Amino acid sequence: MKFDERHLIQLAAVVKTGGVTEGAALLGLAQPAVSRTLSMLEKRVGEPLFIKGRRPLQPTPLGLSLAEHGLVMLAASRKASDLVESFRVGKSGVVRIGGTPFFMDALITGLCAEFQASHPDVRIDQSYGYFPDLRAALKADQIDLAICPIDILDEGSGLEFQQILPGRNVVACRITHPLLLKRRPQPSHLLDYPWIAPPPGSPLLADLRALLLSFGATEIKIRFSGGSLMSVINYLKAADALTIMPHSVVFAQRKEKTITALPITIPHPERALAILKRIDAPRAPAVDQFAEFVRTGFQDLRHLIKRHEEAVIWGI
Amino acid sequence: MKFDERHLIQLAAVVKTGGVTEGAALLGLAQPAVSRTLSMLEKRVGEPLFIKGRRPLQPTPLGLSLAEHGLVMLAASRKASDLVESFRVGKSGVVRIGGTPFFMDALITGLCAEFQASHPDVRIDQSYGYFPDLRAALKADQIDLAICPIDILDEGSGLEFQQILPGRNVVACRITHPLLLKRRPQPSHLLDYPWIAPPPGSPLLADLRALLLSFGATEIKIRFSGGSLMSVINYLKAADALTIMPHSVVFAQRKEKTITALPITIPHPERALAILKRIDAPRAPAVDQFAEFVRTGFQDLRHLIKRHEEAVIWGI
DNA sequence: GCATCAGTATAACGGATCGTTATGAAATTC
DNA sequence: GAATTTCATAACGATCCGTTATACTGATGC
Repeated sequence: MKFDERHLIQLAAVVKTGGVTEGAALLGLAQPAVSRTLSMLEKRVGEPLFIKGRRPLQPTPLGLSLAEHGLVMLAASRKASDLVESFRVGKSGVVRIGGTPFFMDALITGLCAEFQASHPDVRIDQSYGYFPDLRAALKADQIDLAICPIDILDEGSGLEFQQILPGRNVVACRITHPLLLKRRPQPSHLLDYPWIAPPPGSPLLADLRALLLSFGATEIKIRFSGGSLMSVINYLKAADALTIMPHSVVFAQRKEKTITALPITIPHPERALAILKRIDAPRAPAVDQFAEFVRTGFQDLRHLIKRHEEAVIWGI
Repeated sequence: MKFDERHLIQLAAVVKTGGVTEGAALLGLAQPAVSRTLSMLEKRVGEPLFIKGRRPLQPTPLGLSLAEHGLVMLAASRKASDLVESFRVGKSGVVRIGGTPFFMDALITGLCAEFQASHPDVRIDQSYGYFPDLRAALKADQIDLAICPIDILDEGSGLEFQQILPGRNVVACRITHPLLLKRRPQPSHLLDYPWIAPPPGSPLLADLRALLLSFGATEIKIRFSGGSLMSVINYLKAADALTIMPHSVVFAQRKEKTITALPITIPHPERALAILKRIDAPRAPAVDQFAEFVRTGFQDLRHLIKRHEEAVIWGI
């Protein structure tokens, strides 16, 4: 005995509503269609599903049991419909994001939580990487979005990128660092303190080298390297060390009052923090929703960040 | 977005098996049918359900979620099919039985438990009544089976009845009753003890009257009446009272060693304990299964009951 | 890199059945 | 018992389903 699932759903609707007419209405069908289905079901099952001649239509125990299974299907069908609807408007689905570790930890993960306040059924899978890996991951459809600093002149060959922040770097230290006492710390002073090197592969590492070259320095004291953002911050908290960081990361930590930036301008490449998407492949609506959320989130922050930068670096 | 439930089931089958061909096979369909369904689904949903160009067919998150709902439906459909199968062979369903209180309590309820050892999914609804009520309940389709004593000449007008036991009555008392010490208690002795009257409406009550008439007695000491079987037995356990009971009820209590029957033959009508069914209306297979179980159950007991009767009443 | 192969998409077709409107029958309600 | 509601049946057009046959595409082998 194999059923057409729709028949069981119709049965369920009739049992639930207590009438053929109402059951049909519940499903948006005409009454004769449902009536015929019921007749057919009873014939096929070979057992009565309803007690005949009672107007508040009453199912037999078998009819009731079958209707329960029909209800399960009806519920599942409804859920499936809802799922598609919510997926279409970006209210459900999966967003796979990848980004550089510091940015993700400092700025993006918190945004994820905020995003899910309005999109609770969207799952976010986060992973880490630097630009080359991220680009490859995008093209291999392993992630939907990459959030990382890219050189502005870099061409994305099939990748769309939206700039969300200028990619300015600063020298970070703890707020009790002695260099902060000087009005105008000189680059040469930077060589007096131990340094934390950004993770290998990080653009920050290249930036650090450029920084050194701009001083004419050939060597600094690297005391620690390879840690995550939290590692670095905890190290900075405990020593008068220095490191190079995107300003926005320092900005994100401003409330903690543990680290800040030295009022020194350092060279920075023409780079911007951007969201990268594949331009060709179809993206789940939730992905676009999330990207838009991040973009506007940073837009709202932009002047705050700028003022913070001016205040910290320029002492305005 | 409304789905044809079968489409979601086909999707589920494909996701589950990892291939269109295998999914189709799982459902007993040809591959093109399922393939077309998937194309159609993707077009209707407007989002990809599978990652293109991967041979171990891999669903997108949306496809996977939809497939989960499809699996629910598939499971419900399978369960519904199983339900009908088990119903057809009497392995599931509801059996509504009605009967005289003493018989039900003493003999039938225990059989119900035994029956359900082999038919765990059959529910049994028991109710009490005497022949006129039971016949009415049968005809009104409130019960499926009635188990009660009926006069053999009674004609069941649309009711089929199967005799399961001779309807012999005995005088019951506790096993320490003084009358049991006499080899041949005389009817007149019965008047010396207090009596428990069977419930009003019970055929036993009529039998008790007939018994009195046969003694020429006009009055006995009725001390208690209206109780259930357990009431009566507990009363008997606590006093040297007497009552009239079907022998089979005493038989059923033999293991308890609390009550027995006096070795006195008393008049009994041409009556038998029988199972009554409506002959016209369709019965659920489980009903027939149960009726047959009861019938053969008593058939197996028949000679045991007969020997018990002879031993107790005739002292053989 | 090309050939082979398994699995998938597409096409065409016959038929089942679905949903509709129209109408009759049955039961409930007043 | 008449009116009304609800259910069953009939007829019909159209959709969609499942089938076979066939072309296509990605995987696998050397």
